Amino acid sequence: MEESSDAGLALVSACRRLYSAIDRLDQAAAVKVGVNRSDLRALNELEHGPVRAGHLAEALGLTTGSISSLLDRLENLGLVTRGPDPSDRRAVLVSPTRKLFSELAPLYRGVAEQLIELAKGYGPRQQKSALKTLEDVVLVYERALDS
Amino acid sequence: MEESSDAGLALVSACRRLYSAIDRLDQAAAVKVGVNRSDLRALNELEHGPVRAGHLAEALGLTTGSISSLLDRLENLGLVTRGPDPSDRRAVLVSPTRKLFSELAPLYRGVAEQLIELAKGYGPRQQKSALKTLEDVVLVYERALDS
DNA sequence: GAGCAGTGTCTTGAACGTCAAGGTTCTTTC
DNA sequence: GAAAGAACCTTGACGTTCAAGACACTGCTC
Repeated sequence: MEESSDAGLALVSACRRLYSAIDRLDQAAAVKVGVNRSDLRALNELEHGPVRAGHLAEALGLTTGSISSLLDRLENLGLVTRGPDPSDRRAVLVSPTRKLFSELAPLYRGVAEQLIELAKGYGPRQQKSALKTLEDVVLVYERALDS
Repeated sequence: MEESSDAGLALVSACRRLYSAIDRLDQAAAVKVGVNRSDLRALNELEHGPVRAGHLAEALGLTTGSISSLLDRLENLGLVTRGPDPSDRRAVLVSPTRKLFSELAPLYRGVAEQLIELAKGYGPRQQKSALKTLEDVVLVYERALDS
């Protein structure tokens, strides 16, 4: 029993370290492209393609007015573009630019490559188990948000 | 090889989710005690006991002047106390109060307990492997900061 | 005593967010 | 199919917050 408790606390500690490391990486990324952390969160939302301005407001927990000036900042930096949403002409579709990817990718690619290397070193069975571990942990944290 | 790459990317994704979940948890914690995220970072530095004001300035990347007003805010909320440092009478030692722990602990305790439960369900060998996985991942992220 | 390090106070400027008003566009209702 | 209402975004005024910078004070070290 004692060991389980220790292992659990070790998990907590490791998660915190991971959080801190990712946080510092994001901080470095924000400095690199010259934006604040809120803006970077918005940029992260664009990872998989265009998104509506309203969606950003909801995702970041800001008012639409805030998002407007946020988008002004990002657009001035050439990191995003605003365009019409074909499916709703009231809406604004925010798209990432090549510049965004070319500036941010190098910072994150290293990590991704190293994690792929890590996975390679694990072998099939351990890969599955490693992934399961992480997902279990994520679920614990996500469930904690509900209560 | 393809699987390794997929597994690696899955790791990236899981880490991001973990980061996001912890981030939201911290956000909830900050709201709960009525401080902003910078202040919460300072509070986290106090987790293991008293700390010098100068250390906070360094850890948070702020000037000592900024730390002064930050400490004013936290002291007014009753979350920290300022006291003399026995080993250096120039220095100010910042200590967490009981109120800090009593307000913050409930939010984080749930997660800790659940992770301990998770570890229990794993069994000794899998515990070790799970922990190793997390630490490997942490190392990847931490090393990415150097480059 | 001189120089240095740690901290606090005050001022200043800028950044960020909320709020309220207003212009378009979509949707619902009659 | 026209009008009312809702949804989406922008804009500008406003307030708050935050951190930098200059300066003063205290105590350490030599």
